[in-house]
Amino acid sequence: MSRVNAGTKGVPRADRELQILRAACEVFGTMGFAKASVAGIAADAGISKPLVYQYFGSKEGLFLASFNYGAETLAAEMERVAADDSVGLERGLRTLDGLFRTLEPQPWLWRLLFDPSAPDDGEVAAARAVYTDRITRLAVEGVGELMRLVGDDDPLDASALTAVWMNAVDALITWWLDHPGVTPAEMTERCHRLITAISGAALPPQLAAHLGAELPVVSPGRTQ
Amino acid sequence: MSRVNAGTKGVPRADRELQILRAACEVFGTMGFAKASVAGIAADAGISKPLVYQYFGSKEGLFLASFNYGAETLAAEMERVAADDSVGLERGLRTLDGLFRTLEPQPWLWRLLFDPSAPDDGEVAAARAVYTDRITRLAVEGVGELMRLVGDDDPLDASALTAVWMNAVDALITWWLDHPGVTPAEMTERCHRLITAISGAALPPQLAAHLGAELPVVSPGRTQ
DNA sequence: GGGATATGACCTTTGAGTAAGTTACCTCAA
DNA sequence: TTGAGGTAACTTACTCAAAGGTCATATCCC
Repeated sequence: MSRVNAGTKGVPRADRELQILRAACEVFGTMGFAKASVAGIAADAGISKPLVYQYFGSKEGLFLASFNYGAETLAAEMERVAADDSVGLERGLRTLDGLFRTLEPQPWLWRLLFDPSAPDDGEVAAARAVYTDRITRLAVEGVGELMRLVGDDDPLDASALTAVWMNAVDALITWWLDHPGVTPAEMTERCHRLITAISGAALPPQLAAHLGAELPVVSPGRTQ
Repeated sequence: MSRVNAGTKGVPRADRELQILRAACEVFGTMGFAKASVAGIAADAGISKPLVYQYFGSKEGLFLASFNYGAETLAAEMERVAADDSVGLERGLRTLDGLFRTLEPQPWLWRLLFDPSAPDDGEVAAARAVYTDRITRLAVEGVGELMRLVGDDDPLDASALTAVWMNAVDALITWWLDHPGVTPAEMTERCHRLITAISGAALPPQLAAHLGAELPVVSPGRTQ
């Protein structure tokens, strides 16, 4: 007579998995792997802990699924932008714009990508390596163009600048997440102004050409 | 007759506290608060866990002492640089240089400052707020000058750029920590080259004057 | 009735924190 | 000089709570 709530509720596995995955992404992305509890995620998803284990095997398995979903979503968006014909700082700006738009409905995906409390071995580490490679490759491309443009061919300089660029993206997205109510479009404009400011207000002709050409930003009438 | 190893070894409290603090800084700074274990730190310091509790009260108390030590060391260095007469990007460069030199003997202090697994309430949060304020104030000053220089007076732009600058510093230090063997001086030169590159190779005259004046960097002959 | 969906109750590990006792040093009276 | 007592330094062996993970069982659909 106990265990009264047991028994199937007629929800197919695929549906439940998606439901659990969604809850897991939000919790892992918000609190990080270490502080998240499987029981908590199960509660958020409206089911019990053993079902999570039945479907995902372990906390790590659940994280892996969440990570793969989030990383694929973001990496795909960045690659989509990279496939465009934009170069240099304009490409950077378009990447940021794409990220803001992609993250708007599920901002926690960003933190999921860089969770420092995630396990650093096993399948999770492998998956992280794959996506880090995919994303870093794009950043390296962009930074490489810029370095060529200014005549610095030191590979370590390029490596360091890539790190700076990726952290700058992180900073901008984090800042945005801390300022709810700012739309992706506004944020993209802000990034454009900041790039201009950093470039010393007087961009060299090549870059100015790239920047001014295709993006309808900054000018008096703002999009939003 | 059991508990054979008990009993004082004649080491005064102040000495032991320092010894424990040193071990704690390294462990907390390397693995982060969450993954660090008090027993492990005690072992590293060559004493037993209860002694740590007798001297520091709790894991959080031990972390607080470590954090205060590290944060004070770094904040003091940044303020020392800020008290100089340098401005704008040169000041940024000097700040980086000071950090590289300060961190050389105890690099783990950096991660201690930004440990995301540290408790986010209680005394630790308060201490973090204090030091975050002190450090952010310096960054805001520097960024403010730059924004004035380029004519952007949007406070949110300044806020976002401050975040970008601080993350860029973090990126450079992290990159440096990942490349052992690079000296602080070499790293400072690299930062100079990167700032030049980002500025589009053609700095506006005001900045170029500042940069070129006092720092003997960038020129053809590289240290490494 | 068989298999998929589902759960309450349990086991187990890990690490923070504590109780209680042990040893050594220091001081001071005789 | 000595030795008795007080105190600071120090440890072993424990408690306790949280969270990952499992087991046995229950319900429902085909």
